[in-house]
Amino acid sequence: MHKKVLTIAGATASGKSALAIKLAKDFKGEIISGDSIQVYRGLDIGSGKIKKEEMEGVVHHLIDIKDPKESYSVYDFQKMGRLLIDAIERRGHLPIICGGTGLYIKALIYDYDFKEEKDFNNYEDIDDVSLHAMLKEVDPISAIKIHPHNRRRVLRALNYFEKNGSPISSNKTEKALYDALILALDMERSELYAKIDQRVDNMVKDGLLSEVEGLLKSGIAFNDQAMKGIGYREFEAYFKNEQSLEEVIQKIKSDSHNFAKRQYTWLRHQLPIEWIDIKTDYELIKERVRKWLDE
RNA sequence: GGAGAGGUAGCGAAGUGGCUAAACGCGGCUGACUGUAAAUCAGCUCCCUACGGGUUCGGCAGUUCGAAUCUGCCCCUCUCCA
Repeated sequence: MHKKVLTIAGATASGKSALAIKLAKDFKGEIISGDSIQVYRGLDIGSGKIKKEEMEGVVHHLIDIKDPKESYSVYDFQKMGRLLIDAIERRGHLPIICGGTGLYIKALIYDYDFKEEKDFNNYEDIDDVSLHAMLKEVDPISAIKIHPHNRRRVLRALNYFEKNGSPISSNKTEKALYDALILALDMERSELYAKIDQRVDNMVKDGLLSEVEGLLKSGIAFNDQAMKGIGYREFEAYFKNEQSLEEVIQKIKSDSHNFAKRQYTWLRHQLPIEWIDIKTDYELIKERVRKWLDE
């Protein structure tokens, strides 16, 4: 019998957090954040991190667990997430994953297999095309699937083969490890974009600029992983005097739009999602979850 | 009223006789996806009954085998001088 894991997905600013909290309160849940930026301490405003008082007493995991200088990846999320699911289960609570990072959610729920990673060869002096040709030699299937310009993926596949002696594709299965109900909030695109813009404006009002200044003052740099997040990285141009604050804000909005679009693409094609229109009455959602729990 | 500059696809902006349905950027859309995933990468974006057809570059009329590109007139915008 698989463990039940409720998942709330959806694009940025779609309202996942609020829904997750409501459900957590109604079903004795604990929330596991599936977010790659909110793990970092000090990145509060720009990451859209939920405030303590907004949690309404619901336990949140995997928020503020990393220093901005540290790295974080699916591997970490998957490992910790699985331990958390077990622990929450044991307490008799319902694990609720809440996040917009499709890969994280999928890697947690399905049997994605990651191994401890030591060294990684970047082949810095080899160009994209040659690198792709090298991959074609050892793993033709991946070579067909991965575009030569997508250096990051080519490197990954190449490194995988070198370490494991088998193509990365042979490692792929998609068995669900949990009994997961995956809900995702849906709304019209233009409405989402408007919400995003409004949220960005609010971030600025809440002091996003001084948050970034503070981070920089404390020694965090734009090339640290944490600062690669939307709402942070855009400020680099501002501090280099290349862009005005206005331009930076505009860029944050447009980066967020693009990001939201990519999230939709992922969720639509990679996960068995039950889409919930944003206007759906909460009681109906609650009923749906109850029915699933009773199954 | 006088002197200049200019009007190009949703926006910005190239193009100054054929190779142009028109570079490029933005915006919009679509897709790929097992370790930076808020990442990385690919495609589409005048219209259509779409391996072909139709209509474009302020308007109209010309020159030319052929025009966004040359000529004339007209309309509009901007800057400067009155």
